[in-house]
Amino acid sequence: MRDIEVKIAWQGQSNCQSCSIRSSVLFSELNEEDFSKIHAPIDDLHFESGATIYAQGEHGQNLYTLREGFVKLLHLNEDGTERIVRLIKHGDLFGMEALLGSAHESSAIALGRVYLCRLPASMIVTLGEESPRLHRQMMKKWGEALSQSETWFSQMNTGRADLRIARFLLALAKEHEGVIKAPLFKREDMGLMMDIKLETVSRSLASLSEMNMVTDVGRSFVTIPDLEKLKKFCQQGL
Amino acid sequence: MRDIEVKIAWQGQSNCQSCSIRSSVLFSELNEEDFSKIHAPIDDLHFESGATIYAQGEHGQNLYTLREGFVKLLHLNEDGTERIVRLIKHGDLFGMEALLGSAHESSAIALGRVYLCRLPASMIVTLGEESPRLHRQMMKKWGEALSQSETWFSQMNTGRADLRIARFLLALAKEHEGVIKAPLFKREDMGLMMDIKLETVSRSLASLSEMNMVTDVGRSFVTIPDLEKLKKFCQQGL
DNA sequence: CGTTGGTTTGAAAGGACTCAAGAGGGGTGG
DNA sequence: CCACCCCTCTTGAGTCCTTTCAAACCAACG
Repeated sequence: MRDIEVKIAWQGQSNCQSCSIRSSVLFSELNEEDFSKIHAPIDDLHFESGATIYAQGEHGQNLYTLREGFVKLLHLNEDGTERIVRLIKHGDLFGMEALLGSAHESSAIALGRVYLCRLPASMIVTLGEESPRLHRQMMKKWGEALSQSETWFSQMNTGRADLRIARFLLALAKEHEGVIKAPLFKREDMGLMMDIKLETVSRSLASLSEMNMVTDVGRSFVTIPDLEKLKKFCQQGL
Repeated sequence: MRDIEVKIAWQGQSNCQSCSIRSSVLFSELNEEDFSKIHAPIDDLHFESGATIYAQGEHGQNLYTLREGFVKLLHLNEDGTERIVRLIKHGDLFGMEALLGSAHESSAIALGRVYLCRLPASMIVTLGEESPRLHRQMMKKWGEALSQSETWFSQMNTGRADLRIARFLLALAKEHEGVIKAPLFKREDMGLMMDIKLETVSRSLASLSEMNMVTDVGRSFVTIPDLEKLKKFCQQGL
């Protein structure tokens, strides 16, 4: 119990109308009238690295919008093996099983420090039935989740290990202070995303680095000197 | 063009209220009032093996409910590699990207002879905004699709090849005339589902057969003499 | 300065892939 | 009705890649 308390912190209640990432999230299309229907509290939360936001098998009452950081959805199979089935990024909605009243299919765990909004499922359900705008928006979010999951799966689980890593870096690359960087996670987590062992992740990164596809391989970042070169590598696998 | 004509056949218009699989599909919760709102035609179609129901990149106007057979969702990556991202089964709804007006993320291709219903997306959208029952039902279908995709992915893409095949068989096993059988597909397709080469699929099936996990390995079916034994094998990987 | 958790690296073993040849089955045309 | 062809599936041998097990390394932290 104490463990949870240190890992989660309440940041206050959200004011969605003035939210900085509103344009990319669930409420982007809502108008004043719709907002007036929101009575349940939307909480603004903060989790430490490694904290469990919800666990597989739980019947959650909430869904979540990620404001900052990364979250992994970890699925435990019956035979004891684990896989990361989706990587939640800034602006993504997750935990949508709560809308259906069904148990969570996977555990949501913070990768690094994480800030998110917690929305009561009941509110979203009723609002969705009353507001065509939110209805549309929810369809869209479901669709995005599905498409992300399938593209992710299709890209990160095909071919040789170094190609998987390269595609992974490409998918997550972002310009940051003039240089293009991609985030890295614990090698074990990266392995769980692509179904390779952590040693292989490490070796693949080393070999990409030798080929000058990436530089400054660190614990949580790499820089990509030439994005086009990396793209070509992904496609041709030279 | 002629190629398409022989592979697709119109079976007439559907009467959803008396549909034999209505309980498992999109309209299961609708009442008389909702049905009265359905004006657009729902067609009953038939595709031959290998026919493309829709292609990746197309902006479809319809979604589909599978009545009989299997459909593969084949995703072509930018680098030319392909993966089967989902296997559509009896009662499943697919092609939901049409609801969002976005392009199909993958091609839908008939695996064997297939019977399905074609629903105009526009109808579902308006109906969904008017009927809370259909709204709920659609959420549920999206959720099912996502959960299927993720479980599928997590199960069929982890561990040794023979274990993947075993899990695959387990997931598709059904009692048929007293014996438990599982459908098989072309070895290449099975390979695309689990990211293994077709030769490896063949070898794995042979090795499962040697261990008496399965018998009568044929082109399109295997029989499973002892379901519990197969389950144990999946979990322990002895 | 030793401990701890995570990362890298090495060597050997095992699994999957490639290429290639052969076998089976269904359909077609003589 | 049979011979033939084509497509698919199986099987074999060698190579390449990934895993496994182990040890060394590194940075953060008390």
